[in-house]
Amino acid sequence: MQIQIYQRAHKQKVPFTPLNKDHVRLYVCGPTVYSTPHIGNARPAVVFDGFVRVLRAFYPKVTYVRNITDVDDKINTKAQQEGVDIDVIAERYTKCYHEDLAALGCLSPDVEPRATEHMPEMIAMISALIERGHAYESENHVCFSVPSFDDYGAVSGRDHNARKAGARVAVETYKQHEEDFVLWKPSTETEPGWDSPWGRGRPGWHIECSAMIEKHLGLPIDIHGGGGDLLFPHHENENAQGCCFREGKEYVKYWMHNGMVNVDDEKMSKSLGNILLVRDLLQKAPGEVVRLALLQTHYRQPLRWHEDTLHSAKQILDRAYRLLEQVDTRDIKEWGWSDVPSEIQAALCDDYNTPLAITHWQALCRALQKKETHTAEEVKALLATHHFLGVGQRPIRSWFRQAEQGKLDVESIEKLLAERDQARQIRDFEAADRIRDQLESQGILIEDSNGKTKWRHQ
RNA sequence: GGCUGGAUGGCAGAGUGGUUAUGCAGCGGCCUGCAAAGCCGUGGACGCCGGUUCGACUCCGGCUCCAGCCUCCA
Repeated sequence: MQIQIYQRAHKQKVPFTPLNKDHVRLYVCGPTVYSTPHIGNARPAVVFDGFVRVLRAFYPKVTYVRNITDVDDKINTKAQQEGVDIDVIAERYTKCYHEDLAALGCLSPDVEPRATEHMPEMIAMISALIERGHAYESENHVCFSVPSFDDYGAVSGRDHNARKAGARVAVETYKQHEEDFVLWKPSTETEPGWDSPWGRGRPGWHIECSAMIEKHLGLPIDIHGGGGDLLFPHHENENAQGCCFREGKEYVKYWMHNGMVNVDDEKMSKSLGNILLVRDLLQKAPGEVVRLALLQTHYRQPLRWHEDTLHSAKQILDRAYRLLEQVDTRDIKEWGWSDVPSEIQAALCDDYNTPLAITHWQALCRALQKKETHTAEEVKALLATHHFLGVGQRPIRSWFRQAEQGKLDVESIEKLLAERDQARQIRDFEAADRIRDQLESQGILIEDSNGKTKWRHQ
């Protein structure tokens, strides 16, 4: 089995061969912490969480770094509005981000560096770029010189003419070339700033990623991931400064970009009022449902979120948990990638084709559902698949009975069920059905099976 | 306007030059006091127009619509 990754630059899938097979290094662009995470923020986190699980199955050591951008003018604006320090804003939304991703079953990255904690590294990298003739100081700014890098445009597939035709913003006076981008910019007294050889200021957008990659992973790295909206200019610029810092050598071997999330075929935007916050979705469904909904679309495709999205994912997981209720997992202590059915392995390796993997997983569930007893191999196959998809991790009882959802307490429910049982015994089905309807109106569903009555939350 | 990507049945969504994707929803059946769950079966699709081909949803071209980006905005 060989992992394949789609490379936009080559417009095809290519085999993944790490720079060092003993240590795979991966960096993913994390959030700018100025607002509550929405489903678009969650998608790359879930996708790369899952993909890293697969990488770990193949390589002895994988280091996954995902940053927190806590220097940004949006944070500054928010802090000013509230009259607080930028740390307050950054801390608040970093906490939100962590909470929401944990609910989605995302494991923590190995390192989660913050821009504010890497000013010396950024300043050192900018200085090196100036020394090597790829950046210049001008009007208290430091700019990267795009003409100094021949391969500019290769990452996003935009040649000079394409970029020039698209440009529509007036060129600032401090730039030597219209495409040059800012590495360091001056701060006013009221803006957050750090001392530097070029005066008190703050970094431009792109430099933090390169500096933090160099520090925590060492350049070059195997995989750099992020949302498709970051392809240009962010990743193009990162690549330019990163390659030039390395004096022309490679910066990133494989780029991976996830598609955007659209709501009812429209982009999420504040003006449309259709921003789907992760925490709002978590009010409607367990985190694994949201996770599965995100993985049901291939990571590179745009994801169409709509009314039935959660319902559909919930049905699949309900089924999976019903199966888990029947499967005896007590004696199964260890399982791993080799226990994952080969067709699911193949799908996950084929440019992380989760929708196909999920289809095969459903087939596996159905096959096991039909059997009275299960072999150790079958149970391992199920548990291993669940781990790599990041589903089926909840205790079964809590899946079907969620305390926070209950309008009725357990005692009342069981009292009503006892009454219903009595009614059924004397064949007073009208009374029995009345109780069932009453429970259903409270979100309690019941199932009579094998002479017993089970109940669960909707 | 430019660049990039997308368009598959009611909905979501893989894949393929000729043969059932799959799930949700629907319909029929088994089971059940009735349901639910489970099982069995079933209808339904490849944006539009051309071209290549014995044959295209799949390859090529044009068009339409949608999305992302177009430099200090993540």
